[in-house]
Amino acid sequence: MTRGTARGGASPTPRSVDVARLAGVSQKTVSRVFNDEQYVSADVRRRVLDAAEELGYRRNNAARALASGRTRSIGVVTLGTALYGPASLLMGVERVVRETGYALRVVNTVEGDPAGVAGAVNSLLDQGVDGIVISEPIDEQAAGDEGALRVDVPVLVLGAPSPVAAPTVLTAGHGVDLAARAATEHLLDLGHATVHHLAGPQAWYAARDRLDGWRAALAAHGRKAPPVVEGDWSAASGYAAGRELAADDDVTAVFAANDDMAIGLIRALTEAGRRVPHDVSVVGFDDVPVAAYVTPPLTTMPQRFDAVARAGLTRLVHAIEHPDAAPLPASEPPVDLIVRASTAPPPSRPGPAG
Amino acid sequence: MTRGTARGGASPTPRSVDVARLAGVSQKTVSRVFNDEQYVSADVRRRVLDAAEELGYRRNNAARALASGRTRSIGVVTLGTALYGPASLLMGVERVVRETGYALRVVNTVEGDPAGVAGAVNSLLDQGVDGIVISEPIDEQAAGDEGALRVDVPVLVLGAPSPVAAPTVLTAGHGVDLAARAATEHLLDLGHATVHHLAGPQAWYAARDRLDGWRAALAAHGRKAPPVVEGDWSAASGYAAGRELAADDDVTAVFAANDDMAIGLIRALTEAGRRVPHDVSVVGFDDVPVAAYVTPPLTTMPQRFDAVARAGLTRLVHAIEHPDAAPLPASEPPVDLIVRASTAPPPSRPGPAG
DNA sequence: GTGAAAGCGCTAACAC
DNA sequence: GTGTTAGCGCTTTCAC
Repeated sequence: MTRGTARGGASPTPRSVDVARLAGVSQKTVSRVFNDEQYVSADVRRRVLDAAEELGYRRNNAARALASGRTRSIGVVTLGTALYGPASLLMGVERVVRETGYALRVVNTVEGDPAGVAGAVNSLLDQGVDGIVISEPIDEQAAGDEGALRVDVPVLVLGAPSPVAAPTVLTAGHGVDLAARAATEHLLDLGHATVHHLAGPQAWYAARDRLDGWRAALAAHGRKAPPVVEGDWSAASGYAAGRELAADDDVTAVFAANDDMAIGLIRALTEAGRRVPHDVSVVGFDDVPVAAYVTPPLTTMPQRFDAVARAGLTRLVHAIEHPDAAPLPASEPPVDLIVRASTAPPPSRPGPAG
Repeated sequence: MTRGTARGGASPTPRSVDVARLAGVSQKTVSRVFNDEQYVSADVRRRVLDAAEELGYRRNNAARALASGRTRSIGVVTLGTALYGPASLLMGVERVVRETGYALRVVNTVEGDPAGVAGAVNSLLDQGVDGIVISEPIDEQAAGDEGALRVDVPVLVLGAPSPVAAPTVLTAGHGVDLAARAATEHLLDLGHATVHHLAGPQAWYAARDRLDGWRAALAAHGRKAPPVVEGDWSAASGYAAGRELAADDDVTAVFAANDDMAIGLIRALTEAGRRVPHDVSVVGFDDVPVAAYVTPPLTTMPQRFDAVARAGLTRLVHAIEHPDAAPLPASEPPVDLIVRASTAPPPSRPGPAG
């Protein structure tokens, strides 16, 4: 009935008892050594480590999780897209999670699934995680009462308010409207009478945040907000929007909610004979790697994905490990526009260089 | 001493025994129902499900893993970059892993860590996984003997030969040189005397594969391969390469190993007064979302990330679940160039349209 | 400083 | 169809 234990032939994967036997100590001592507990003499520690090395011992994580009640892993709910923003954020999350000694489990929300985020969180809870990161959730039709999730681990929501109820809910990267505001103000400062906005899909909080920031900037300068054009983050949608905006001579400056749309927009403008930035200025958002190399090089607002991930996860891990302590304070990284060649003063009002 | 069991006050997380008690059956029956085993009457199944629902029961995954010896999760080793290719592949892997009922664990290789892939695989093995996917590994200095990993689960390597030894090693997406070959041939067919290559970093197998495909196409047409320029996948490196190539009048066609570099390349060419595609034709690789919207719209070779992930994982899961059966045969998706506006016949030799 | 005993919550074999 | 009995390999008391 013994399963996995040596039985004559080939060597099976070793257990901590095997290490203990070889080192001439108790199994508990092996456990002590591997958990870096105190009260183990240097000599014993050495012997245990040597024995483990010799046997090729590896702790069984399932057994640890079962006995301790902690899985030492964090789950992240993502959108399943290779879009620059979400993908960068995920990579940032992975790095920080690994650095803090946790393992990372990933689940994408299923496109078109009404359960959406709730379903993904549920699956993470099934798998067993000590904490959950929800990255850039988008709106879903509210799941019915049956969808009312009992999340009993701390949750960190990146770039949006929380879609779930949990004992501890933290948020980070949710003040981007400052960035959108700064982007819009850059255009206003250049002398443009107003700034049009090519928005992202409004189901995304990130898109709504940017819309709000744009509106705020306009309001602060006493300008009226022109009608919003909405895209879906893709260059294709930016292109479509560009054909529309190109027809309107009042358009001299556009703030696009991401770089891909800005690139599509510029292409449509150019094709329609409206030169960028001579006739129309365009500001993007994200600073994708190609932004500096498209024609014209794009003025854009970079995002600090790593900083956001780090700030958020530091607080999540704190909440996991000190459930009763007060949560750590939030901190948002500063914003800084990168000015390249897609923005200039409006045509009717000659710029400094002629 | 009982931990987690009800003790008067608040309701703790319920166990399968609790469900069994409430449903009036044995604990084993609860297990049967949740594992969809046969030989449970519809009536009993209903009662168990109701009881579980009422209690908010959720199977403990650690206990399942410990008792069964299977973790029901697959680990993936990635590069930690938001580059379009690797990120798309990761998303494809996530989708397929989820569809097959496994959970996904993600570990990035640490930049600059000599242990590299081995370290990442090791960490996955510590966490406990039933199979491992290594996505687009790059060359590392060979880890010493101490790095000789004993991997005892099936491994799938995407886009490269395997860097580790394991009982079952599968590969997929490793025949891309056909795609590179087709891209080069498109240029040759247009009438270009030869085709220059802007290669990716040669530590990447993907980059070497494309280089090989390019060489093969040239050889098949009896052309000599001009010197290779190497970039690092970024638009910035493409730009640098472009300044170099622009100076050489013999350059009339360039095959870039990815779209980002192609975009940077085109920018440098344009700035140097060499029009694309009139003077120089450029073909990219990947078909990034903005490819159709840059100036000029890019002719490029799309990659079938989802298809590669699906084909590979189907075989990995098969190997996990039928360790003794013969591995499933590999199948590579077909390649199809997308011709847009960055390629044309060479200037010296007028094209069909004049 | 170290060890013995008792589970953690489930699945695996086997009986009935 | 259903229940009984043993563990899975650790961590956690609590002794010594």
